[in-house]
Amino acid sequence: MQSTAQRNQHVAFGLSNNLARLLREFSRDFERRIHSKLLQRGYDDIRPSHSAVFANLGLGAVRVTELAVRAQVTQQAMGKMLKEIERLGYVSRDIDSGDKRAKEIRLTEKGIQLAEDCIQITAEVRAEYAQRVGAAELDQLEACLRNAVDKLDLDYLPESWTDR
Amino acid sequence: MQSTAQRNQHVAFGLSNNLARLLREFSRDFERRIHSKLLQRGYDDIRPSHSAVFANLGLGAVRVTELAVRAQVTQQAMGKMLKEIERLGYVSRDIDSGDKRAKEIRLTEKGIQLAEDCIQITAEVRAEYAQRVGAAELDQLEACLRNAVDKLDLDYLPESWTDR
DNA sequence: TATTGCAGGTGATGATTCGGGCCACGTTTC
DNA sequence: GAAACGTGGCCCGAATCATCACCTGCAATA
Repeated sequence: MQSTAQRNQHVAFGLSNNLARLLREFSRDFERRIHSKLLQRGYDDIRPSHSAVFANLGLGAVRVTELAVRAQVTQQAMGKMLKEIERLGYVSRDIDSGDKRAKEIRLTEKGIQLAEDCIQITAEVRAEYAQRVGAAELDQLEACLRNAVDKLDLDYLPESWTDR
Repeated sequence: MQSTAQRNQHVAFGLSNNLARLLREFSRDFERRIHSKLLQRGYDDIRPSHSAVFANLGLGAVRVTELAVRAQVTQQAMGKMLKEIERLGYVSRDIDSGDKRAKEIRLTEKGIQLAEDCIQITAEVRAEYAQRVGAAELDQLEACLRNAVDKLDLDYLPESWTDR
């Protein structure tokens, strides 16, 4: 058994073992598991950062700038990543018929397949968590989290997006 | 009001608007706020990644390897960062008297001051959240999260650390 | 009315910074 | 010697900034 004084010797400071760290560790673990399962399914060309695209792209057409806003990266970074993902065959970048400056980013068939696998995989990971912490507890956690995030004005909530 | 079909056009896939994303967005927002407040207090030489050190270092002496484990990076990466943070004056790196291979990483006075500011800042950020989502709700969220994380065997929990 | 001419949006490119991993190496300990 | 600790060098991925080119819509003007 440790005394309080001893404990203070160890983890004394604000950045450890609190809300921030819990969020961070859980989030990182989630990402690791998803990436690992993608590898298992043969997606060895997908890197974790690519979720910035696939998490923000549905079946409609979206522009580079819009994707960048959703993923909270610069338009340049998103453009570069999209170019690579196009090369890998997961998205197409066609010139927008209405506005020739812009490009329509769409999932290809291969991309849709990947997205569907992502759905399954996230469900699997969630099930792994549910097994450990209990389904009810996990549901409660997600409810708490959604409630909190809804009340913060984080301005990149999926509900507000409109594709074409 | 949107139809289900329309909704599916937008955010159809697994990586969006679920537990993973909620954790991620909340965590990122937390980090942004902390870094911003550090800047306000004049710590313009501290970058977000440095939390890997300050979140895992108390008042005791710790080795590079141990810090690397706690922060989940390689000891090379940690060593590089510690060298920089030493140059900035926040930690000292003295040769361990007992084992001449190893180095004792300690917070300097300046480092302790920073750590104390970190405590205040994280409290401030938490208060900002509490104001938006309600103190009770935030407490409940943290409790849910801690309960979940405790039950996962994430093997980098502060409780198990022992400094000297 | 028809034309011209910008302002501002959209995207590509290059240079740079930063974080971090891997390999190899020297040193110390056991 | 073998294993542990830390360092140096090299490379890659990610992300930014600054800049350039281009398209479009709109307004001022001849």
